[in-house]
Amino acid sequence: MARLQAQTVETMVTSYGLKMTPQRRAIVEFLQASRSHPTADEVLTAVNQKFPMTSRATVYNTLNWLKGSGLVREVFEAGIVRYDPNVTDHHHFVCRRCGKVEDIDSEAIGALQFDSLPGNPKIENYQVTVRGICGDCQQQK
Amino acid sequence: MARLQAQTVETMVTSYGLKMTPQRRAIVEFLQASRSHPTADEVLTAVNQKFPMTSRATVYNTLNWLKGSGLVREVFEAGIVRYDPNVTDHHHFVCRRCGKVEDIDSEAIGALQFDSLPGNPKIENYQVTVRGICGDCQQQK
DNA sequence: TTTTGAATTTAGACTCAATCTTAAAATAGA
DNA sequence: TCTATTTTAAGATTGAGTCTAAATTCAAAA
Repeated sequence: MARLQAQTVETMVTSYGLKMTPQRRAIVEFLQASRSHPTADEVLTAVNQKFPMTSRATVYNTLNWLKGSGLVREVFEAGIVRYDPNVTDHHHFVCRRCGKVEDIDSEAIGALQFDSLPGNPKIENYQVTVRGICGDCQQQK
Repeated sequence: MARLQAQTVETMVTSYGLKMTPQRRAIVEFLQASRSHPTADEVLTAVNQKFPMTSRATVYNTLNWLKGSGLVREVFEAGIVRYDPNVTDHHHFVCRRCGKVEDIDSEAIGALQFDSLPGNPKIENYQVTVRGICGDCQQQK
């Protein structure tokens, strides 16, 4: 599963005429290592472990740039905005009880058939959000 | 396509021990008539045409109650929260250029096959978000 | 119809995520 | 190393959404 790559970011940053900084590197590394879907605040807290003075603005600037470049995805569930460093085509499962968001490989759901959508739009991609109760919550009853 | 019904709301409101008020009625009627996906602010503005003093709190209280009762759905796209009075199982198309959100009947997309999802969750429902360029935006180039 | 108590409304204060501003600091290239 | 440019930090600002308290409205019962 192709996730956010530090190398990709370094290359893109310079090709966009931007500069690579320790803060950006720390943000990217944290996202890259993350197996969950952190919020902006969780990113800020984590990055401040390494760079105690990193400001909120820097985190948001970087996240927004990564988002605009398609290197992370924004996930909104239950009023909370999260960031998903998984760049591969994939879907999400959301637990109605604990709110957890988990990735679903695109192979786990067969390719969708679109007959003809109203207004004949040009389809670029699609994303499935599956809702229910996760395994953990089922056992805790 | 089954949309939010004023009658349903009147019945539910009383069965929940709640009271039906002109403000709630106006909010429901606006949503019911709406063919798009209005924001909370658009609802507030519209309802104030009829009841000039309707407060933001009332609109949010009502929207949250409708949402909790499954009578409207919350749609988040491009940082904007919208409300969808369409209660039927259906999907969404989002235009990457103009941001418009359009309904897609569930029949337009065949039923999905879920082999086995990680963690064996209990699946309750799923929703597809299709992204691309809408017909209008394709012509305007 | 009137009374009565609970639910609801309003207006504005409040909260919190996210953005903006500006001076100071850091970066990449020459 | 030097310099122009970008980026950063800190705090101010914005704006969506929630909360509060006092006044009002609803509907069930008398």
